[in-house]
Amino acid sequence: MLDIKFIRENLQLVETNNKNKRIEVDLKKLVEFDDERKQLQAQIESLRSERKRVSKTKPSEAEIAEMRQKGDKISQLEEAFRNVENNFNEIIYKIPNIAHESTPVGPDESGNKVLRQIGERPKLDFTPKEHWQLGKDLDIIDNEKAANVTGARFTYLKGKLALLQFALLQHAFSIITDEKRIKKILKKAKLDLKSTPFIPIIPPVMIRPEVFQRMARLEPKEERYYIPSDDLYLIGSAEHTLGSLHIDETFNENDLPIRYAGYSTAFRREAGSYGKDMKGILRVHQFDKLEMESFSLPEDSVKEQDLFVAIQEELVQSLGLPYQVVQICTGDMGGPDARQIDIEIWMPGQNKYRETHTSDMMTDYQSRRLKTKVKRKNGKTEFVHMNDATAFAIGRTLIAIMENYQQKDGSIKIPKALQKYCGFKVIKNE
RNA sequence: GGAGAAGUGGCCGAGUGGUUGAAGGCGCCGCUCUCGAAAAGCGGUAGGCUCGCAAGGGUCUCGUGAGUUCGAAUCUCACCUUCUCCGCCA
Repeated sequence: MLDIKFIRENLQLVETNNKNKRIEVDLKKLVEFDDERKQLQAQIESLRSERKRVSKTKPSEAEIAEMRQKGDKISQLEEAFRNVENNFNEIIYKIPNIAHESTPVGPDESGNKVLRQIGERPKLDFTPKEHWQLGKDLDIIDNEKAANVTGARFTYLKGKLALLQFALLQHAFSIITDEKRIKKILKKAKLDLKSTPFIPIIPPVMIRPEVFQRMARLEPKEERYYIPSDDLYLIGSAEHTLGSLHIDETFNENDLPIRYAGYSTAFRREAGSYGKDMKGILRVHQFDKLEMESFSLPEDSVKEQDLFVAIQEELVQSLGLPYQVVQICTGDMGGPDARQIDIEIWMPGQNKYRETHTSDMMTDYQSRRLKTKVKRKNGKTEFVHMNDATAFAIGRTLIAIMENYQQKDGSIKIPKALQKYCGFKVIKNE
């Protein structure tokens, strides 16, 4: 959520930003509701003030009668106030975050900007298979059985592929929980930030509607799984319960940044993507993911995202996978984002780059509603800035490994860095 | 799942219908004393919204929400959370 004061003082900027992000909002109405709200508030408060003053003493019969009337009037005005506030909220919740100055303006993914391409694509002297074919041939992915048991877009990861998931995790944790490694990455990226390591977390995978709303992630609701019996949603990313971990909290300046590495299952209904990527495990309703989340000082948040991207690159490079870094344009980025940067790994089987990592810098857009703040050394309180990024989306990273490391004989080599964790060097038909 | 108890400021804790946004203590900050520190003494110590150039004012907040009342931290209801006992359980 944006600050209404900021909106009022920067109407033109917000208007333009909405347009760039392709979201239609009636700002004039918003301002009108805000005016109305304030006016009602003033009326209510002056009536309350009177009532309070009288009620501090033992009032006479006449005064009681008068106050009874005033009380009715207050109730009336309060209801009007609630209505106006609901209307107001409905609009302000829709307004997306202001895009960072470096964000390219564009209508959709065609406006995204490739920042750099790193790594050599594998030279294969045979026609590479797609991951789902490899998975079937090697009997390590079984969507057909999953369809019987749970439905479309679910999967069984089997055998060595299942083990590889845990190897990936151990590998990633070994890097991002190590302060020395973080320091190195910061130095290489020429970033001046604290080298605070990430705290490993296994968060809840369900979340209350109210908290989901305050994370600005409840919408689009069609994308969320909901459990009516307990009024809970399943999270679509560890971000949802990591970012809300410090709801209604105020940090001291010295405590920041706080960095978490959260591992959880993510649940997505994939509404609106019917028929898209139906084969294999690229787009499924349930997948596991290691996610980075941080709370930082406002002036550090851009650098913090640079660190997140540097970590992502380090992780992808450590697996020897070719990738490109893409800066997402206004029309394609998430509503809460000020700056979004994706990493896409080259997939030989599909003969194209596919998104495996994303990084969202959200300034104080989430923290304002979460009321996660920092008390500065000068005594002032501000909202913290929040960053969120993928460390490894396991499924898609497995796809990247399968397709890039496939051999002519149909086997898959294991990246060197993972071998010590999984204990094998190849996946082949036994 | 059943029975019971409780949720007050950064922390502990008083307060059961009327100058209580809240006694007292701890902590924290400032000052005095001291060469300095400790101790002691004095003073100050929540946040949101809103009006105001400011000084300052108004209002809301005692887990959350709704209600009773002229008036609610105090009474009623629902929900959330915590604790105790019983049951069940990876």
